[in-house]
Amino acid sequence: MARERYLRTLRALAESYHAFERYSAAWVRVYGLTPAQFDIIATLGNTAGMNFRELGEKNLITKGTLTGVIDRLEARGMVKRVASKSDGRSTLVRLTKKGDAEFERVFVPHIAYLKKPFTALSEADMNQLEALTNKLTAALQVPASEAPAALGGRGGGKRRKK
Amino acid sequence: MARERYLRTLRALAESYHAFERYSAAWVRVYGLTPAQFDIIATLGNTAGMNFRELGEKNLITKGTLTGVIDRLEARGMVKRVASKSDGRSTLVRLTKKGDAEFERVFVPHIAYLKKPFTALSEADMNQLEALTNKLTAALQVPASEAPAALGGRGGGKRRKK
DNA sequence: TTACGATGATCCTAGTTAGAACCAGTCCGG
DNA sequence: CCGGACTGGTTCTAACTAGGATCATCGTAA
Repeated sequence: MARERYLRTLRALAESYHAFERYSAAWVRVYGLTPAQFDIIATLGNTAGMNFRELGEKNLITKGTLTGVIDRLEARGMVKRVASKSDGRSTLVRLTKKGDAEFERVFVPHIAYLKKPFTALSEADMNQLEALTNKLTAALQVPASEAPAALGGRGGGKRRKK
Repeated sequence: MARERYLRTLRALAESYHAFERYSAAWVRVYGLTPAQFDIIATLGNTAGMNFRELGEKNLITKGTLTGVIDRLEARGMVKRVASKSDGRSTLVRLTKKGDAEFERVFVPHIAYLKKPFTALSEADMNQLEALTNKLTAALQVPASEAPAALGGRGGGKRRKK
């Protein structure tokens, strides 16, 4: 077991992230939603809808995953797909009336619930934490030259023979 | 969209975590392993083996998930299950010879690869980041009283009627 | 010793996840 | 206006994921 200094930091980072997911997911599930579904509804609330690309970026999930999540939300009548008028490739996702009601029912109390643990952090703490994680995030952006073959460009990467 | 202060911090935290996963996974995949499999092998390297509970805690994954991951590693001849002598319920997971070779092949270079982005952080930065994430993690430990029914105790939570 | 609660692992289900191949629509240079 | 590169979404596959039910074993207290 390499006693690298950074492993401890990494561990702490991962733990806090997992703890948060757990904390949030427990209640989200009580609402009858999965975490991914909740995130989508939360993102779409009070908007005129947005396309898959945007939705994926805001929720940090890839388009392939997103299709399935939206499928299930659509099947439950929470969202609907609307063809974009300006771009024939693009599909907008919008909350339905039911989805909006769900947003109202679930979003506000959950945001308040999530806020609680963060009160353990002062304003300065939050600024620090943001600055540090952002610094790390920046350092983790792989230059295409150093990346394994599949990475580097966005949008599906290498196109193999055949 | 509630303009809560903490959401920005949360976003930064999530982004850094995702960026790290992405950064690491890209290379792990090149080794022919999944991230979960890599983590297990890394954890077992240079140990006499450990049981599922321990392995799950160190890797932040639940037992149900772990069974499957170990199944696949075992099928590939990387690890083996050994019944614990001291506890009839417990199973130890150990690296096989092949698994150990894989550990040597993969672990050291990957640790070095992961280290790179962290050099963007100073020693003080890392201390800060640890302190802050640990503080947050602590705040996220749900007291059983406030948790939704399913949580509070570890070990699978509520046991429903029937 | 026996009953009972706790613990270790498995199995099952439903869902999320990423990546790669694919297809259709868009954009741009010639 | 045509061809090729790019972009948006879907589909497919393999794997991970958590949680709950189940089963066997363990530890302990009566």
